[in-house]
Amino acid sequence: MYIKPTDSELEILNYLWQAGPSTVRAVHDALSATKDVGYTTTLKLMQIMHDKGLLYRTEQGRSHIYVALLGKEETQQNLLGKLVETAFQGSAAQMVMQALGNHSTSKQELDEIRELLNNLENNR
Amino acid sequence: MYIKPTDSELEILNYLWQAGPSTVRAVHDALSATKDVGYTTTLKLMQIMHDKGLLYRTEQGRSHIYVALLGKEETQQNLLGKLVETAFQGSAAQMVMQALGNHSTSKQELDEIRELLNNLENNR
DNA sequence: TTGCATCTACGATTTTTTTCGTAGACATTT
DNA sequence: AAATGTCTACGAAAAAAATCGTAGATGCAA
Repeated sequence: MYIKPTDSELEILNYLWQAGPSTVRAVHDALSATKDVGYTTTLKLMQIMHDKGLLYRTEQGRSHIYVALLGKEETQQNLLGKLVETAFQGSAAQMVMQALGNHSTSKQELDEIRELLNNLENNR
Repeated sequence: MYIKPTDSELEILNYLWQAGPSTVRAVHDALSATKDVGYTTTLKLMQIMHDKGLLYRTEQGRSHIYVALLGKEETQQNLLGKLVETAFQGSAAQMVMQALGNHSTSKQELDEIRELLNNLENNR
């Protein structure tokens, strides 16, 4: 069964998705650039995530290298699905409209979305 | 400053947005249809939400009538914005693509989205 | 080889969220 | 009026998340 990562866990996952296999030190340094948090807090969080099965780790000399076990897209999908369900009564379209209406999106991005729409309708 | 409702709070807000001003009893009856939870739990949650300023309430004889103080769209906007930020690196377009690609969306909904896209580009 | 830096492990604490029991007030039914 | 049901208030506890201190191991530098 799928385990929903907490907000803090998601921050760590984000870093790992972007940076690949990393030490606690690397993760912590990155997080603490924007957030005031102690090293052992990050360490503990990652240990817990490892216990939960969210991270895989391997020993590298004296320290550990951690890898995300949840895929990025898979996780995005889950979080998004949950939000659509709980906050948008299950209507993805409703959600999309809100998102597009209120965030600034470039012409190119809009075009990409349009193309996606076309493909979706053709394969219906 | 904006207060992010928890998942349980969001369930209650959803009911209130849909049903309008309601008693704890009404909210609880609705929630307990899909969730196993005691009456006093719902009551306490709503009291806490009142304390936090998420709900307004007025006495009605022996009971209270509660009203959501957060707007539905405003809240959707906030939750969505946070998700885009934390899980999609700030790219709404990225998020939209995922949403459309993986949820089933009707032709009519797709058309509405397309129209929205057109409007957005014209008003650029 | 002694001291300093850097790991992990572990436990404990704090904070937040969720849950519910009990008691007292008031209304309704018998 | 007595019993029953339905409110709210309140406190407390359980559960989940987040935070951090301390200790012990190991590597590196002086």
